[in-house]
Amino acid sequence: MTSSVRLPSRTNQVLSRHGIVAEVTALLDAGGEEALTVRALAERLSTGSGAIYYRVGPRSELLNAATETVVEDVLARPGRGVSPSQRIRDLALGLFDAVDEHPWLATQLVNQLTRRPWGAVTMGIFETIGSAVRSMGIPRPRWFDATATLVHFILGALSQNARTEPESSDPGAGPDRGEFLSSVSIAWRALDPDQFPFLHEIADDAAEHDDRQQFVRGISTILRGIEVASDAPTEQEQGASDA
Amino acid sequence: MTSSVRLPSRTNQVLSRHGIVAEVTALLDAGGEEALTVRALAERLSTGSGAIYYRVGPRSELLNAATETVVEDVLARPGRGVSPSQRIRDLALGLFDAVDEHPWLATQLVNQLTRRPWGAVTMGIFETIGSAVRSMGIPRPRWFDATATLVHFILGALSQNARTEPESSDPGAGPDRGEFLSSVSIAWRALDPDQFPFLHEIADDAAEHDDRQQFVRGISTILRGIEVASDAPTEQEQGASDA
DNA sequence: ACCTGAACACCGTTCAAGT
DNA sequence: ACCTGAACACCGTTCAAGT
Repeated sequence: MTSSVRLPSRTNQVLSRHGIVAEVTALLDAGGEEALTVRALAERLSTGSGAIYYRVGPRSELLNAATETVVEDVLARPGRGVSPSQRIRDLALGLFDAVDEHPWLATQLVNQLTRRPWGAVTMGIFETIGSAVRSMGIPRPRWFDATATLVHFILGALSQNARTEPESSDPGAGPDRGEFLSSVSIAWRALDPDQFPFLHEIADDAAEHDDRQQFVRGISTILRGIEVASDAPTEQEQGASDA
Repeated sequence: MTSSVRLPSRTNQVLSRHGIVAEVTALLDAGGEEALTVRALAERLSTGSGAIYYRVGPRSELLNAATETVVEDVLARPGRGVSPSQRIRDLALGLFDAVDEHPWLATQLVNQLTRRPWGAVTMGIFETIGSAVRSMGIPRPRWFDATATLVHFILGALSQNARTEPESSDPGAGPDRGEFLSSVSIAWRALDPDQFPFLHEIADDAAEHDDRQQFVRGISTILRGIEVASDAPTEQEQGASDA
């Protein structure tokens, strides 16, 4: 009678966490962070807002989950056999391209790195870069600084290159990166050369430069600085003009 | 009779833009970005919300104005006579300390740098660092890259060091940076050494390091990388493993 | 000119109620 | 267990109305 065979138990579940997160990503990709509202998400999933809280959690958790999914995909890429500096470049470029595809990711990456040191994203990025730094033959007391420097640069560069649409104002600056840069270039060239000599002179470079290439060169510059430092030990590089 | 002497014109103005922005900063300092609501601001100024829109603009403009005020104060500091690299360090540290005092500033700085290239903040920072880079004797084609690398690093480091309170979870992590770092250290040390060898080994450094010193050393590392590159011209540092 | 504050169109989140 | 969706406590912004 009560032979309870543990039937598939007539599951009422019709919503999966995975499916929700996929929809979150779609919403973010289409309209940026502001487009992610619990209501919009619920509607696209043909459900009530409560179901989302039940399956995933509050809005912040939706963002975390989407971020983790994207970043873990980047972190999972092989990277075996390549040199330490190449491994760093590969991860950095992987993240760069991920932000290119998902502009909302830059801000979320910063959030995770600063507020969730226990999270898979923070730990994965630090571990990958850190272990590569260690393999570079740098003296151990410098490992942490070198890793932090690389992570900070990557974070800043991703933030700046994330193609968030600029504040609508001035000339019709579309969400197109090329147009954007060329309008910046024009604005800078028009500056008073006495007040902004550098920007005025560099205006052309802003229009013509390639973000991705500049990013790679930045990584190279930092790696060079790290390697060179291994030879010249403790020079006096204290706290600048501290007053 | 109608000798209209242009009296002080019985001004009804009781609210100044300056006073509003000062109150915005106070609100942000006390409770972070989420504490800045138009309603809270209006109440502290004993006025209606409409008055704020009349004097300054929408909420985003309140944030911009507060950011500009703080950053322009940092940019205005002398910097005459000091060496180019010292000028860069001074500005970077000035921004670092400003973020320390105003944690909300980090995010706003990123916003301005990425979305308001015409703004005083973006232009001031790029001009100051760029002209210092130019004075360092670097070949002209490298000016833009070098400047961008420095700005990106500064941006990333400020973001990461901004003492935003972490997501409340896990051990009682207060808004105190020291406690925060030491709890991170404990968590990292507890990690499986097989899965996270680097983090496990570096755990102590995380607890003991000084953010500000690490920041300065990061700047030095990058400056070194930039200077060294001037000797070794166009090596092949293209696009990593582009597939 | 300058300010008021109610009204509008949204939010995220909760939770009794249903199945 | 899983989901619904009304209700609650907020938002930013606008704008007729006042002085």
